Amino acid sequence: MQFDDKVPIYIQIKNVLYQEMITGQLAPGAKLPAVRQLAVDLTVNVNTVQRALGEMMTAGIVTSQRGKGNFVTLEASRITQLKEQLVMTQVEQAYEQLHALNLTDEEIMASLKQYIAQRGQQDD
Amino acid sequence: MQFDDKVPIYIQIKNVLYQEMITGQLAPGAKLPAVRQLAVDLTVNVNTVQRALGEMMTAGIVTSQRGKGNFVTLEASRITQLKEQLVMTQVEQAYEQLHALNLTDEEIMASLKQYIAQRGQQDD
DNA sequence: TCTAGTGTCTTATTTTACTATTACACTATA
DNA sequence: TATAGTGTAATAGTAAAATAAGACACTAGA
Repeated sequence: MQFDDKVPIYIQIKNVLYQEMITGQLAPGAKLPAVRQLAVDLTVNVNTVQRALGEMMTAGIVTSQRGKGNFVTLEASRITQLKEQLVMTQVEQAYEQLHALNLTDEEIMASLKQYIAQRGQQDD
Repeated sequence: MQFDDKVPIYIQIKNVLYQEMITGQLAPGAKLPAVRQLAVDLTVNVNTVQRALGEMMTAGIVTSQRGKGNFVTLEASRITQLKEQLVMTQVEQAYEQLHALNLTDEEIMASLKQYIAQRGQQDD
């Protein structure tokens, strides 16, 4: 996998795994790939994977069982909350950025609308 | 000024200055504050300011005159282009992120709409 | 009981961002 | 011609992120 070198890799790993949980590729209770396997898949060091997982554990999204593996929390509501939080953060960040570039609310809406329209003409 | 410690300071400095150019606080041809002054204002090292300015020069947005100062380009079209590029990048990034979180186009539009509505109830 | 698969931890090294400090080069002006 | 204000550059040091390699602890199954 390719990373944006402007943001720490462990953050990006966290985001990827969060996305997989939210889209259901990793359902509640599911076993994550082994840390060593994740490290290979992501072409990254085990310690870096561990760091990402550590933050996900602190957040209560992942639980760890020594000798068995790492698992997505069984509490589906946590995943729902996570999604809401990530969506909110992203919307807020984008809005404030565009607002700082002097775009009005209407212009911001229009920009998004236009992007979607353009994008719709192509593949997914 | 306070920085987000998850993204390099020189990047954030670049963004701040770009915003000021786009909003007109720094008009085409305007003289930027002296590098040492910027360093004080931003509570940051001169070298870090220099690094940000270096990238802006490479991008053709800022020109430097030794002994005189750093200046915003006189070509207003470059600023226009810069704005368009920054807006596009931000919209794209936000959309793709939300899309990756399984939101439909309609849900993405609705999220933004709702955020703006909520935000409108408060101050700027 | 042994072994493979798993998470966890430690130690050392490299790279990058940032800071600190100093020196140099150029410009304008008193 | 001094001097103050400016950009530029070099050197050194610190901290954080990431890598590399290995050791340890636990679990499940042959």
